[in-house]
Amino acid sequence: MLKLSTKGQYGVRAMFEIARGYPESPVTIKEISERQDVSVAYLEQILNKLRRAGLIRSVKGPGGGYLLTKDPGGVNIASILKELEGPVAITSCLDPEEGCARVEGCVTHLLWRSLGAKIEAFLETITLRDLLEKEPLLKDLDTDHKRYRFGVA
Amino acid sequence: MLKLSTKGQYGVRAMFEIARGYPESPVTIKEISERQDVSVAYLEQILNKLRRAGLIRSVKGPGGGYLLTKDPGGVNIASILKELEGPVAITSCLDPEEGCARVEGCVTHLLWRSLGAKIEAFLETITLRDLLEKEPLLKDLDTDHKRYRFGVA
DNA sequence: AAAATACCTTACTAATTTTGTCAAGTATTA
DNA sequence: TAATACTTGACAAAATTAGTAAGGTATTTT
Repeated sequence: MLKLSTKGQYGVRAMFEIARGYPESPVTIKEISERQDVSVAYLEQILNKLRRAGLIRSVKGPGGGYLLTKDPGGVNIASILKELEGPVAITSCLDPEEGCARVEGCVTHLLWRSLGAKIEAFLETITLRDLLEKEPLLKDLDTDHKRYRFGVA
Repeated sequence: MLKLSTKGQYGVRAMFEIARGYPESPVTIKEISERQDVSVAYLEQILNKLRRAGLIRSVKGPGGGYLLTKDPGGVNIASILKELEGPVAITSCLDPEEGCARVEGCVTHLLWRSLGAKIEAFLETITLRDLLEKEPLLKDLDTDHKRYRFGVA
């Protein structure tokens, strides 16, 4: 239920790798590919979208790669996913581009709308910096997720 | 991003119709089909799953139809969706049946896990009774969604 | 200059999932 | 026994996802 596509998942992981190079070291597609285990060709598609959206910029030629355009703390997860997968729209009738013929009589409309808003709000609170800060802790990770800021509790 | 399949959507709407008949009037598939604009054949699939899960029971023969097995206030949206679409699993590596090879090194694992938990918790708080109570208000609905309990605000 | 590095773009396609339909039942009641 | 209504499993069209492939452009180092 409510699965995120690999494009979105890989996009976030790629942004994490690029964030590690902030502010000075461009990260190449090849490095991202190796570290995150995603093909170069697929990453090209994904990074292109993110670049056109202004989230990253590229440096060509030897020594080049990708760089964040702003501080990792200023890039939230929702903004990454929106570029790759469009707006959060639990149902297609909530997609701004589609619309719904039966809004008025639909008892579930508000429910989905509300859920979508909650998801979006949550993803907007998490930034790449959170992921960067969390990385060192991952080595100790076992079943106690609660101590993390976005743990389950 | 994060779209719910029609099966889940129709399922909730079908359960709403069945809830309207609680506790005594069986609601036929045909009635649900007409009111919610979903084919009888497709509804059969959906209601079968919900019946096997024990959320509804059926009465055969003339005058028959479907009935809720418990009070509308005791049936939450998460329980309906889980039967139709499996557990909330933002990524396939979080699906209990699939698993993930790189959990330990994955910075995003906790993020998706946490988001899934939040979605689930929210859907568990909304019951069919909430939908039933909301229905009369729908006639006045226009842009002011905020007054509803699960409005956006 | 030219070779190497690395990004850029479009087109295409195989696999999967979704969204249903269809046909042939079984059970119950009037 | 006829009508109503649920039950089940197989199947298939359509849409989406998840990539691959091929060729191009820009920049830097030697």
